[in-house]
Amino acid sequence: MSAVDDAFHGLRQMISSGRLVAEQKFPPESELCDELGVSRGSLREAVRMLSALGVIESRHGSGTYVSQLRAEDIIGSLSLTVGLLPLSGLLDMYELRRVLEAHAAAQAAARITDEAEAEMLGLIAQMEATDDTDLASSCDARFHEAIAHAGGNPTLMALLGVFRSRSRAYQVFELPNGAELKRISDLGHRAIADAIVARDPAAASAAAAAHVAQTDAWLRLYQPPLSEK
Amino acid sequence: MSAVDDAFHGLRQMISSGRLVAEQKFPPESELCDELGVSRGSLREAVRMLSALGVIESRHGSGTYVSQLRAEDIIGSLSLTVGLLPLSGLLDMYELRRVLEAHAAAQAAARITDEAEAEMLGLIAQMEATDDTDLASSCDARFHEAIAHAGGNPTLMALLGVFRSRSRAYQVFELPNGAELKRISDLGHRAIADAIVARDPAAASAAAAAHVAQTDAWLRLYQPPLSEK
DNA sequence: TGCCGAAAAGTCATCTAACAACTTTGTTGA
DNA sequence: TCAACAAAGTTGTTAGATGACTTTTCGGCA
Repeated sequence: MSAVDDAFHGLRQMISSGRLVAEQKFPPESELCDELGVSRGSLREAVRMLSALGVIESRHGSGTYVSQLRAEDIIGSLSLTVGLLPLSGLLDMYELRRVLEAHAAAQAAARITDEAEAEMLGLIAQMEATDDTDLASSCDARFHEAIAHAGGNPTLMALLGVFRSRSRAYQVFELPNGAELKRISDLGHRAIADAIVARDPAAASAAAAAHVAQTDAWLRLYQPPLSEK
Repeated sequence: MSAVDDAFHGLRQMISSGRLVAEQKFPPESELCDELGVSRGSLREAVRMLSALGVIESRHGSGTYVSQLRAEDIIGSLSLTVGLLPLSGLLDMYELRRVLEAHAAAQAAARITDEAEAEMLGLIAQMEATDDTDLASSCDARFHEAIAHAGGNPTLMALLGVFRSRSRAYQVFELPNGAELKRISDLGHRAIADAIVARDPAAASAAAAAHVAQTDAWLRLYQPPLSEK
């Protein structure tokens, strides 16, 4: 086994064995090097790997710590990379997004609070009123986030955030017929919101699935330009 | 911005900009250091991060390459870390697993081939016949894998694999009443298989959801021991 | 000519040593 | 008691040298 792998598994085991729990501080690098039998360079490479995966966290001048170990943080680490997937491999993800958005919408319909509902309605009103594509995109994202949040499952919310971060890069509304598409999209949003307001999970689920399927179809059909961001 | 971050974003951008595509080789480390303006140590830390995330791949003596950039590989990188999540943060994941297994089972019922069906039935027969908990666990995993595979969405299959890798660490069948639990579990599997054989997506979906919910309930109730693996 | 093996070049892997940058702790002095 | 400063501790970065593995090149031989 290579030195970096040794260090990686050693660090990982310190957490899985329960020797270190969430938020706790690792020994300094020099001690870890002795214990794991690798040089500082190799150890640091292993630390970076776990840090990229959202498991640990280095603070300059202070130390290296176990993260909070929340599922949503670990899933969120995917957002660093989903943007690199080619469009071809993306359609499977849309199938997942459709299923998960439908579930989140259904849960939201069952659980949403009055304040969250008011926020959601405010976003959708703003979205319908504007012609600015940037503002519309932003409201779109926040609208879906609000629903996922109301669903009450942070892990699901993180996963949907990852999928959406990829979809958002495709600027459907910038297409020649973008205004027409936005109008249809607004109708889809409104159907979801109405179902949630009516506290009807089945209707919310169906509306959300239809909305995602629609976006998916546009993506396949027009293959819109990628945003620079 | 720190040196490692510079290198990380530089490498990432080489891919997102299209300068390098899947399977293509990066320039040697020395050139990358010059171009990105960082030392070799920092560059290597950035490379390790992207490699942990499944985006690039270093081959000793040969070079550093962009990965195949398949969604399933990038999602699969989570399996390195989900095992570290505390049990408390795991129940949200079971909700997701329930939804996704249900979808996969429905898709399998709609799409499965005769050969895949035969394999699935072989696994379930073997599982029902044995008392060996290790063999049963292995068949259990492969049974669910076969269904996910038959569902035809590699991304979904990878995601379910991640969730299952975590569940499998809990050895429900090792509990005092493990034999009883296994019998119930076998019935759940049989219900899923029957629905798939009958090409009935709705029934398959319901059976799969029920099965996952059952496992979830056992986990909450008994909090079984973690495997050492 | 064609092929095989050895040598050479190219590349990543690892280690050591040193210094820089930042944070935390301890101490001093008013 | 508190503020400012000093010291110690820790991670961040760089440089150079050596090892290990892969690929290419080239010479020898049938």
